Amino acid sequence: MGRSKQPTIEDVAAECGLSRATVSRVINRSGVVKAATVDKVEQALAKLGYVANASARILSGGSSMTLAVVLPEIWRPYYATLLQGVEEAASQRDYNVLIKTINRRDSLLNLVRLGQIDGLLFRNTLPSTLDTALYRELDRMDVPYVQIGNAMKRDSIASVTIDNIGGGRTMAHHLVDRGYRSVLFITGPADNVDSSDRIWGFKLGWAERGMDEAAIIFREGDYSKESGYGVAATFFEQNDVDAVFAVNDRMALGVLLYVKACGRTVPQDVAIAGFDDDFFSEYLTPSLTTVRQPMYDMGFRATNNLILLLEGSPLKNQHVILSAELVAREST
Amino acid sequence: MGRSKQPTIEDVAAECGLSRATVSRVINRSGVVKAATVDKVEQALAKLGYVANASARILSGGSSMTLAVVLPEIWRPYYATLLQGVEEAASQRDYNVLIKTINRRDSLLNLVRLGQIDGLLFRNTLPSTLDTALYRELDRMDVPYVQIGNAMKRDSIASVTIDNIGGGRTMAHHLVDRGYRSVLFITGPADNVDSSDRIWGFKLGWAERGMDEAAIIFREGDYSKESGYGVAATFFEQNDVDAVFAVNDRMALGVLLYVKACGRTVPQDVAIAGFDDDFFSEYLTPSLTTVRQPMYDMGFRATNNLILLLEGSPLKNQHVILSAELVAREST
DNA sequence: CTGAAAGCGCTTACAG
DNA sequence: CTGAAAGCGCTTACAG
Repeated sequence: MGRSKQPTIEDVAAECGLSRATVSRVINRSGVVKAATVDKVEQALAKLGYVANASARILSGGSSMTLAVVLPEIWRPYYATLLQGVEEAASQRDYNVLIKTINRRDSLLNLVRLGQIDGLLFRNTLPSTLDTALYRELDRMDVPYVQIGNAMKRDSIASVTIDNIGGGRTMAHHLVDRGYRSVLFITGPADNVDSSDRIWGFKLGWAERGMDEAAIIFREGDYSKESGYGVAATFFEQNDVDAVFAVNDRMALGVLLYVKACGRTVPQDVAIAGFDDDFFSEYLTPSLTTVRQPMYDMGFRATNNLILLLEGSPLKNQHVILSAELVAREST
Repeated sequence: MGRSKQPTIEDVAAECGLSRATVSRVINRSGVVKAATVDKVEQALAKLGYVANASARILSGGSSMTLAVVLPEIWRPYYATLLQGVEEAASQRDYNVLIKTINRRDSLLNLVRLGQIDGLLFRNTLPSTLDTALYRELDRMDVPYVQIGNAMKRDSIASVTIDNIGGGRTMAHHLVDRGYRSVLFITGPADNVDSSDRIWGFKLGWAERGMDEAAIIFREGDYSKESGYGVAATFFEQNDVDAVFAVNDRMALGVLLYVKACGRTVPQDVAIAGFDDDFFSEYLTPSLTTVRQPMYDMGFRATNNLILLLEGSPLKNQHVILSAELVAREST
């Protein structure tokens, strides 16, 4: 059962009485081949169950049919879901996917240099100088890549992001509509694009409902649960507010923990909302109102776009913006 | 800055006045080479910053330096954390990692056949006939692999599992010690090894505390939240019990949801415990008592063992069993 | 539109 | 202990 050797391009050529060169051309749709010949080759290909030897192909300058995804880390559901989208989009088009965490930049570059990788998907965290150096290097090597989230909005780079502005705006509407008139807004680090877009959208939505911007009090966090807790602790010591909106769910969780520890009830005493629809958000008591990020779709779309890029198709949507949906739950 | 071409083995040979064959031997520690020669080659290697071209190496029968991890899915924190362990262990030894979800078996087999992959890591779900067919195929191709969890305990296959028996046993002790005398035990599917080991351990621990096995009532679930909810709903309609122990946290969550919906309080009216220490477990109200699975360590250890296998080192711990720790929280 | 041939960068018998 | 040479399976100018 099952032949012991994989057929090579030589076998296929013999099968249909043509040369390796011609077979190679039809496999790669390169050069011009007579239609009748294409048919003949395709039949032989199917009959033998030919699968190209990736190493040989790469070595002679062909495509590796593998993509690399670069992530800050893997274990967070946020990234894992994204990865799942990437994996499925890649599989559908017969691409393999290699994972790299961001700190392995040197090995990444080597992979590209040696043609082991056709293209890259990036989910960067914070815009660091390291990142821009890496991008410059990649540009120089002329390898296609797509950014996921946090795009730099350069025309030369394709990206897939969520509509952070729209998400912030919807949240503002929601809070006003539920009757909250003052809010503590916990941001991410000052230079973070996601965070500043959400701030921007929130202010917009708040103004659209005829509210005064002075009723929004901004404090900075670092996306961690601990920072949410800390900011809340310092803030509520001296001040009070109708609602808290944290720019991600982990910080919102920190706030919730603090508020409950004080014996106050949510949302009666203070409402709390987050952003991301993190894995735990639905199961908190009270369940957390948030904005859902379509991570799977982002991974899927980004991968599809990368493949289009690789295949030389003109990319219509260089910058894709996926809408973020409000998920209203018990905490507001 | 940075030479434009990667140095080849030819360059290294030229640099130290030796042949490609000799350089190759020292790189791969194969064959016998004079110590002085080794030194010379290693200096040239370092000086030029040589990195082997993986494709060329694979094509000529060498190692690909890449490992594949096969998972049922990626997005669950459980698998994602495991993956993180795999990635880090692999990186440390300069291996790349390729992800495959279980349903891509054909492409997986091709990868192996073409030498694209040196070894495999498996986290299988349920023992299906498909799986055993796959294993047979792999054995025939003589490619090393390590199983994670759910081991088949064949001597020929290396594995890393957690101590399911110990985990079940500790949980029994815990429940008895907290004063619970009767328990609804929600199992996984009947043929699931993890589940049956936990049952076994629980019975053992229960007996060790002098309790009667008749006070344990078994019901079968399928690991989903919904099945936990459903089993609880049917059970509590007619019966009652001091505590519920579900064989994973998702089912325990389902039970919690049902019990809360009935207006009963946990743990005063019924105690609830799970297994896994899933991502959400800590944040539930009440927080869930459970047994923690060291997923990261499992991935890390399994990968290390696979690499040992690949390098021909005799594997001392063919079957590694990692201990599972009780995490006592508010729900018991 | 098709084929013969060189070449990609390694590894590994085979000699010596 | 070391080197010359063949070969892995492709792709791609170069001819025709």
